[in-house]
Amino acid sequence: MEVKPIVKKRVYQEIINQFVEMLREDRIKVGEKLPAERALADMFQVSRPSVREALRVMETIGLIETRAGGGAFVTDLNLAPFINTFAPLITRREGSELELLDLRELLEVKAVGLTAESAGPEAILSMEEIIQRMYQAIEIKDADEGARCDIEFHRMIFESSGNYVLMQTAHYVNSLMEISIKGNRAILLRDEHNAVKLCSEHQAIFEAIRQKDPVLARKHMTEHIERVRILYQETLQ
Amino acid sequence: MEVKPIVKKRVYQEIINQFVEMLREDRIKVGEKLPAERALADMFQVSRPSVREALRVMETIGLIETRAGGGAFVTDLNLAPFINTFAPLITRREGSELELLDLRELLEVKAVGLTAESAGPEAILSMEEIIQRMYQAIEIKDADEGARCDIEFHRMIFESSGNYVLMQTAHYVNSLMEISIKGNRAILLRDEHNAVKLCSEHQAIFEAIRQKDPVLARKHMTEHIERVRILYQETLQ
DNA sequence: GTTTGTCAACTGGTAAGACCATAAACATAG
DNA sequence: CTATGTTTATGGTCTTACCAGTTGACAAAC
Repeated sequence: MEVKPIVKKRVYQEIINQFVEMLREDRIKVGEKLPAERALADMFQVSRPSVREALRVMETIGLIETRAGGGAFVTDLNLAPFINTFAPLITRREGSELELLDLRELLEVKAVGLTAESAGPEAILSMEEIIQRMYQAIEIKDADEGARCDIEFHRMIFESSGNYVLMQTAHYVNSLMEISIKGNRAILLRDEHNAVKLCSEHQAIFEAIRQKDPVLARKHMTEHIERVRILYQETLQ
Repeated sequence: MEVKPIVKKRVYQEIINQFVEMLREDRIKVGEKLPAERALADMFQVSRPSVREALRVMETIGLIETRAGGGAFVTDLNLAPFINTFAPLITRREGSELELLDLRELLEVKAVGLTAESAGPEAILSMEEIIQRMYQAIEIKDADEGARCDIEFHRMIFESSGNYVLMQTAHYVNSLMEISIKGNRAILLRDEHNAVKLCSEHQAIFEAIRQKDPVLARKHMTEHIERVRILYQETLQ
């Protein structure tokens, strides 16, 4: 006799599914305030704990933010809380920093090629501005601001790539790196020689993007990450 | 005045953090049974709902499995429940299937190179066996078994790559693809001509791995995925 | 009129207790 | 020994309750 096993869905899962469906269909939008937990419980005709289990999961994934006394708000998919929580499980293995860098190279080289092909004028303007800010940060020896510019520049590239899936994946990988090498980025930039060198490499990548030369952009990005790899290996020793 | 906002940690987050810490330090192992929810509440000296919120999050991430009346068991990090729940948010955009395929190409070409360099004899044996099974599946026209072998072969490659982060990421991307093209894989293999062709490409990739020729392996993988891309484009039309 | 302080209503955070369905271990009858 | 029924522990869910923080309105002080 061939029968299908009965799937018992949990209430909290059903609630999440409904929210995902609503998000998918843009029936609830980023920034919007969700009804109060008690109201949701009434609407779904379930208990408040079940609603809360669903909300806590969505909160951890980064779909919503909740403020005690305030309410729950829909956020743009933000992997930070998820990564902050579970990164230790992914980066615990020896050498995971270099594994991540391998992956980052793969993704960023791909992304920079796409960006060079398709970046719009406003994206190019933003990148130029970020590079300027980084030069200024180096002048006044503000390593933290330099690190921020560094991150922003790379983020601009994969956000301009036009490939949403690639962007999300790169975002995830870069966030993991940020955690696994916590603070090291600023350390690298504290050496002014390194900082200037990295910044000029950004500039070279940027020029290739502006000239819409994907091959050159990929080449510079590969070299850039190779340099970063060497710097990390020196630092990690 | 520069101050840091006060971070108020929630009980459920603290519980998750403790579990992550225990997993990280191998103080709890895969397969192990967690204490009952009521016992955990006593141990942490919190209420049962708080424990449950933490467990529901870990369940969604794929760290534990719970069976009603049975208990909660630690599982090997399994992204399936997470992906099944939230894939609609990632794959909702037009063209996400091809974006995913781009990403898959990137990851698999990288992985197959690493595997060709480092695959051990037992991994090579497994791959050979999988290819044999796929040939047999084609002979008896079992498209579902063929699809399983297809998936397994690719999984073997990135599991043999030796790069854990790459493996997890590829697993995640492939799972997303499985969902976004639900069932299409078997459809492709229902055409015997396609199936034989894909299988012979697997064989070519495998031979390159066995000969420890990463360049050739990457070349065959690139061609293989290019063919898959064309097949999908035909199917999606 | 503007600022400040107070208060009430609302909301999320947590706790405690109860009931049901299930699963697993146990006991019993054959 | 096997098959069946029973008990018990467990997760799933609900209800109620109280606390703590936010918010906004309103009153008081300047």
